[in-house]
Amino acid sequence: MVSTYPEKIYRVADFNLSLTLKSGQAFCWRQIDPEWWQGWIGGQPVWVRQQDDRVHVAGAGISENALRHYFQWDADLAGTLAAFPKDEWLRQSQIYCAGLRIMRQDPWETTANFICSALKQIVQIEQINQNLRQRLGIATSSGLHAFPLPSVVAEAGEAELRLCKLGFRARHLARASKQIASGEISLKRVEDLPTPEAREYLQQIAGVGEKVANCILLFAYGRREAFPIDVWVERILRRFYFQKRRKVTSRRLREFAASYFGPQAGYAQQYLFHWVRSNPRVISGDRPLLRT
DNA sequence: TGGCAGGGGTTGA
DNA sequence: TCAACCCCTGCC
Repeated sequence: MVSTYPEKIYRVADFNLSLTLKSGQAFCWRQIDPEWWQGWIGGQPVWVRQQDDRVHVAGAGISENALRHYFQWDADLAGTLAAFPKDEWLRQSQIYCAGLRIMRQDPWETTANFICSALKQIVQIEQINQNLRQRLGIATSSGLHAFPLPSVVAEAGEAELRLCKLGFRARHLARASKQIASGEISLKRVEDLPTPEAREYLQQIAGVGEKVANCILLFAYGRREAFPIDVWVERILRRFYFQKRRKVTSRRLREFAASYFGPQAGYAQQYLFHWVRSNPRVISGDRPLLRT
């Protein structure tokens, strides 16, 4: 269904909508036809499409400020990319990912999504997000269901979450939602903590380890220094920066990433990740495949 | 049509 | 350090 709401048009430089939405940072967006995407911002359904530098947005009660904040249109993307280390891999990833922005998503939904992401592929995480909305979310006037609040997920319990296809992750999300609904964990408090403390604090949530904590910090709190290392990023680091040396420990990889990629490490991670996932051949060969 | 491998981690021992 | 945890998808 394409929205019947009137469209507003925004001119945005350095922004690629579909690349941003397909890069594995958000799981509530669906491409509903060749042009339009339907997703959620601030608990409201939104329809978005892009033509050149014009972004068309339809939806009820979506303020320009909310859009700018969510898509981070005002962030200095060129400045961010200029701060990347100068190497061939980041150069190529920047060409492929031109206009990809790291969004600012809702902390609770981001936390829930990434708890559900363990051993799951993007399509499956999107399905789980949809299942949670359908079974537990409140219907909006458009007929689409908003993401359920922590209290609703906590009330639903593990058995209901298993019906949403969470599998063993149901136990984690059930416990996590209770921790947050009860106030034992405050996602608001994370905003005021320095990143290392925030990371430790988030890891007190059931189902949140170091990788998921870094995803939450990067995609919900705008902590650009957070560097999530999943199996793809680990492959990338080993292949590109350690030439497949066998004895490199995961700890060494973390230390390298923290020192090499600098304050914009999260962006570098996202660009390398999306470029390689979209072009897996670049790390499958025995030799570097340099495009010149 | 069915069997099988493997996938964007965390937990707990 | 490592098994256990669920189940969907892609492939043969």
